[in-house]
Amino acid sequence: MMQESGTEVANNGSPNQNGASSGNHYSDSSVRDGRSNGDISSIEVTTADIIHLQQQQALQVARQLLLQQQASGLKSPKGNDKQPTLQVPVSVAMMTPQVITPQQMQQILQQQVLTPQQLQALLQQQQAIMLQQQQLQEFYKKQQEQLHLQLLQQQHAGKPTKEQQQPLSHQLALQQQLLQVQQLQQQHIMTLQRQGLLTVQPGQPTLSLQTLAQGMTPTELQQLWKEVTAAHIMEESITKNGGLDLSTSSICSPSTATPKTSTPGSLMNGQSMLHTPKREGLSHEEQAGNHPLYGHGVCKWPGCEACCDDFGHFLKHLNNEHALDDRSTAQCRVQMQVVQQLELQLAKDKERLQAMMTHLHVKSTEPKHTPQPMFLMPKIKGLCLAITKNKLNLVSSVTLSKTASEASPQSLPHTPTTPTTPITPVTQGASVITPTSMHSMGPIRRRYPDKYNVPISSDIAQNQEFYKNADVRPPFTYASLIRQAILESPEKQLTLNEIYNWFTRMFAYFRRNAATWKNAVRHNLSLHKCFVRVENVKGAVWTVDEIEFQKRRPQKISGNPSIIKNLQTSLGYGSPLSAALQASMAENNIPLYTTASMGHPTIATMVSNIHEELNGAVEHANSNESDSSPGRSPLQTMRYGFPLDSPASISAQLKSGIHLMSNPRYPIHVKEEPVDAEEMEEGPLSLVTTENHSPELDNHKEYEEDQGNEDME
DNA sequence: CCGACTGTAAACAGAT
DNA sequence: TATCTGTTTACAGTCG
Repeated sequence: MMQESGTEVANNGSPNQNGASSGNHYSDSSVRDGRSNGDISSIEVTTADIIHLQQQQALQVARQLLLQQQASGLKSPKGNDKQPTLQVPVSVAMMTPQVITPQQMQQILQQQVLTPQQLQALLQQQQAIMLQQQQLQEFYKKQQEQLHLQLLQQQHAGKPTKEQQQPLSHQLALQQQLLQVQQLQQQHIMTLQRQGLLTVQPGQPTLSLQTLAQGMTPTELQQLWKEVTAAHIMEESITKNGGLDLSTSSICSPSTATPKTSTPGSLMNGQSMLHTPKREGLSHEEQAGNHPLYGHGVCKWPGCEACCDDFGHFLKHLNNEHALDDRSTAQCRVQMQVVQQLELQLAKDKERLQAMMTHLHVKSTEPKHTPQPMFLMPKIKGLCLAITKNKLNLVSSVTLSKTASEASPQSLPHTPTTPTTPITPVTQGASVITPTSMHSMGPIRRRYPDKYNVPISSDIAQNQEFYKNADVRPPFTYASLIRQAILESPEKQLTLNEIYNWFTRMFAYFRRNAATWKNAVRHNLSLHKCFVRVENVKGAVWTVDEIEFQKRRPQKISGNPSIIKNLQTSLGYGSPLSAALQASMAENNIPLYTTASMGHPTIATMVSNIHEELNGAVEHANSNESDSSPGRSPLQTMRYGFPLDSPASISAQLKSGIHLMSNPRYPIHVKEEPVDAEEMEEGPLSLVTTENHSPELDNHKEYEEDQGNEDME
């Protein structure tokens, strides 16, 4: 993080972190000609100095503690004292220069022997200086702003020579002001040096205010100040032992670690104000608005939220309540961790996005006239499938994940890293292959056999946009789709027309050849006894008999080790997987339910569906033929009767304890609203006729850690 | 090769 | 009468 911002700072032309060479970046600018680099750096010396004083405040406490320890017989071994600062991890030092280790603290204590009284005196002195400095700085800024405006006018007028006198007088006034500041600062530095608190770094140029204001815009000056300060603070904290810089306790990152005496509208996250000259001369309110730790009259220090009437009050509060102490340090560390985590997450998500973009881009450029696939496996689907499987793999053993990938390798085209890989499995049945035209339903097609059991709701949810817009046949059977449609409905029941609507709404593919697929839908509804027609006053609705639905699948769930492979491929039907699945889902809890909570049929639905599916299978395992739906002939029952003898299933059911779909034998529900059949018919339909689907939410596709993707290759 | 499953087509009947 | 809904049959293909 800090490395990034540091880089940015460098890119923005800020001095590099070797103080000696700072300012060289500007030598090419005619505007900045003649400006001495040393000016800024020397000002910075005082800034760092101020910070040093704040260190002392904490050091005083630490030292007292140390003395107490020693007095009580707890000797501090020399070896510990000599622990070099180099042991501080660079990353930590880079990111939070204010965070010091106890060893560093001890070292500082050893190097700088001062009595608490001395320190207190110094501190008071320093605070007075700070106040003065702050006031002068503000004044300076205003002056510089005027100067800058005048300079701009000159430049625009193209006659810089004549009117330079006035700006120069302003500059002189400014120099006087700055001289005062400088004197105070130098005085303070001398005091510090006398007392051994500060060692002026040899590389630092001395003050030369004469050239300070020449040709510099105030914004540039201020920015340089901040950048140099920030950079130097970092530098100090890393390179200098004795001068270990603790920075201000109130600010977490070097980018914001500019002293309070400088404008708080400082470079944030490495932003350079060189490019935003309009932000110069910030008022107090603006400063408050720009301070990352202050907003809405509240201190935004993590866990603080103290009310501060104004910015000054806030600054006071910051100094008092969030001084450098263990607590602040710890909080800073926590914040660091938070930021790190967020950045990690961001990086991962970016990577994913990139992979997805690459993926989709490749797909869009693929030749459309491939001889085979109608049920073109959407690339994104492949990606999602891989990830879906990985979700399980994450909580499964490596062996399992391996078997999973072996079980259906073609169904998991792992393309992000190999964008040219054909996405459509050429062989084996995981994907669906049909003749060229997507529009024609050729005789040869492949669906995901239910045994693959890529959770349909998951797939649909994750690829909703894809299916909605791409003329791609979903690789699921009509029965699965119908079931999904019904289960997604709030009442778990749909009229035929509503099922039609769901098909057309969810899949672009089903916006054509309506006669064909509608016939198929009707055929399936009638054919499969898992679909139960329930009559009511207004007509009839279709529901799903989960038990029957599960019966269609001759899944043998048993303790047989060979089942493991089967389970892996079936993903969600093996009860032994349920634990893993639930764990995986738990892992995805937040994102999943975030999406799901917005009325979007998502993995949350999938979870529920899978649970239902699990229970369906389990219940079947528990039941026997007598369990079949009433109203069905024994013949029909026999037709789908598959033995399911799975003790594991039973336990899974007991464990999950999830209710089956209202199986009280399908109470007749009077449909509350008329069928919205009219909106749908052949031809292009509006994609956004969803009551409970919001397309914009589809971007919230959630993926689990895709670390296991290598297994898919 | 067989059987289960699936998709497609079509005939048919009843309801609207 | 036309259309919708629902049932049933037939057939072909896939897959284990």
